[in-house]
Amino acid sequence: MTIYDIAKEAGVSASTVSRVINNKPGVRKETKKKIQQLLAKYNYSPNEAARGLVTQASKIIGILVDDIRTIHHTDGAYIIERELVKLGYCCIIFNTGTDEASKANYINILKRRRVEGAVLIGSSFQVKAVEQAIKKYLSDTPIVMANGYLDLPNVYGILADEQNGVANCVKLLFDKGYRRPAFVIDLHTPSNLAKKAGFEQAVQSLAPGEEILVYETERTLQGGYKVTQKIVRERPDVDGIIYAVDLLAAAGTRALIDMAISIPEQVAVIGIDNSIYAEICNPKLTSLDNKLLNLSMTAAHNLISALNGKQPNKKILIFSSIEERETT
Amino acid sequence: MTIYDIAKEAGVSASTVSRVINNKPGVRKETKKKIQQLLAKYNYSPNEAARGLVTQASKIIGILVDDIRTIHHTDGAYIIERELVKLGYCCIIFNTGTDEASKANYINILKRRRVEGAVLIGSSFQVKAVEQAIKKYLSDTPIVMANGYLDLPNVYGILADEQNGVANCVKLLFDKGYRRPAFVIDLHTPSNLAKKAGFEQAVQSLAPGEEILVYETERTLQGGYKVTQKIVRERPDVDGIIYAVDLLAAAGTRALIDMAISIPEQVAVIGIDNSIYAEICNPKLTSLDNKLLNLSMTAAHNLISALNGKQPNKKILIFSSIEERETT
DNA sequence: GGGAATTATGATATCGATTGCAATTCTAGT
DNA sequence: ACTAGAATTGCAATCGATATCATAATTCCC
Repeated sequence: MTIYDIAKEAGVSASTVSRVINNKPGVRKETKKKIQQLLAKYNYSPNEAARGLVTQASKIIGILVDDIRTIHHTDGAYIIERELVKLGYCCIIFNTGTDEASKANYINILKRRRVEGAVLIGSSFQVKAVEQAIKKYLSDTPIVMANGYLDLPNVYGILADEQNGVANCVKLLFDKGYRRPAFVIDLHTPSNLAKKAGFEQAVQSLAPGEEILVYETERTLQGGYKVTQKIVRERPDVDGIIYAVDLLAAAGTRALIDMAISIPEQVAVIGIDNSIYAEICNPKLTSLDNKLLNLSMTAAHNLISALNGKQPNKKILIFSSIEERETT
Repeated sequence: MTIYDIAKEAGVSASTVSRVINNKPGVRKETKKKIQQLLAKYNYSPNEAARGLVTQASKIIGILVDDIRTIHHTDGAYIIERELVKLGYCCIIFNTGTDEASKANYINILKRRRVEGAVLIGSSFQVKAVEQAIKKYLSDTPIVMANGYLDLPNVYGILADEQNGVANCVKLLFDKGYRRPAFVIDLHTPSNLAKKAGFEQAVQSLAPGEEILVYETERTLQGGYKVTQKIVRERPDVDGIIYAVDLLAAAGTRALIDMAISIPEQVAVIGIDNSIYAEICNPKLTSLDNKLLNLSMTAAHNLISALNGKQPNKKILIFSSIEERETT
């Protein structure tokens, strides 16, 4: 059922039907009524692709996430979708994986769909390959990065200040009398590297000359469990462990309990993200709240501003706080 | 940069450029090479909307979720997106909320975008308003429901057999010597009502004449915590609690611990979904594994079959199993 | 070398909308 | 009743691709 079919049955031209659909003035009341009845009768729905072609507006926003399952990213996608739908946009969403080349490929897909804006969620987009792809394909589409930044004219970044956040975690440990902290990292994303840098910086300033203990593992419960066992085995003097994400901290907590190590008396645990995992965990995790929700909200609103022709801040830093619970 | 711009600069017609883009035969090698160079030079990307208009194929799949944040739904969306992108589709995703009328509205949006298929994730879509909207707008688009079913010719349902699943949970409790089970429900979705029915049926058959204890709460940690306190207060004889979702069970576990009730000696706890929450929780939750991942995979594959013109099973039942951990 | 068969290319219609401008109808004022 | 001006309505171009069919250019074979 197209606009022409409706027009023919109503005995008018397509232009008139179009005017009715879009609520434009200049249609006689009776004509309008008759057309509206036909539209309802046939459940007419305009073809947005055809409409977009002539109006040069796809009304599509692209969302790229490296993995939609990771819990805090989901919150971001939720908020962004909710805000944009209100304005008549629809969101196409892609899981890009962590591979740089495939991320670039998804940028191209966004171009083919002629998105009017894009949101890249996660620090892993803060890489050369993505920068080049944006320059190549999406150089005049507003792009908001949630927890990332690239120095391009059409990119607006919102960043969690994770380096200082983690440094503050170390400070908290020292304030409470802990003396030998370790840090567990999983992926080498820009975000995680910033956390690591914060850890190193804080240890150097609070315990100059002290060895900096950084351990690596994969982002799974098994990974968190095993690396914790390893830390205890290799360095029994460690009395505080900071994990790059809550998931790992939750697994680490369990490992410590299974080794009959008391938390927080013998070893303190701090997670990052202040996600629901931190609250489900028993004991409840102390966690660095990097305000990811706030970050997503800001991303959504910045994109909306940009879509309305305003110029949002190029780069916003969002400060974190520590939510102390039962593991420190 | 359109196909005409490329054609003009190459000194050929748009048809020829189109042939090159789509790798169709009938273009001389040198011509092809020259055009490809120009395409690369100008980073040409075809306009998918224009292409879709003439080919009558949007290459868009619609995904409707009531709330993308709920963890197992995210897994479903992840798998479906990943499988469909491989085939050149892109997914538009909407959080519909729980309201029936707005769900119907989203069905209309899918029609406007001329989706070639749709996936409805969550049992809350199994309602009259959605059925009518599908009949009205999407009656010849294949629709797959993940954990739901509607009796329409173009709808393919995959359902978790939650009723029997929960009944088996009750049986497990009785087998282990527990005698007074309670059930905690949050939303009144078709899925939850099936769980409740399974609970009632099992209690009636295993302990005829016994009172059936069903408690309601909201789907939050606070909700799970408070309702558990209430159960213990009102019915200290309850020795096993089944929660409609793991999240509530995790909160309930903590409530029991805080009341110095030992798990599983005094009270057993069973969650549903066998999600990561069950493993993070300490003690680790025994949980009904309703194979949501399997369900999502099946949904994705059924949709792909339907897109390829095959006729998938109209209604598939997926059986559950119980993952026993530390709370029974 | 000439005509048939084959290959390469282009002209044009089409998909389903919107939109500027022209044409028609209506209303009102004298 | 006649005409200016306003209100309706329609024509035709356009958006950026694809696809059919006709035509032009090659190749092949005897």
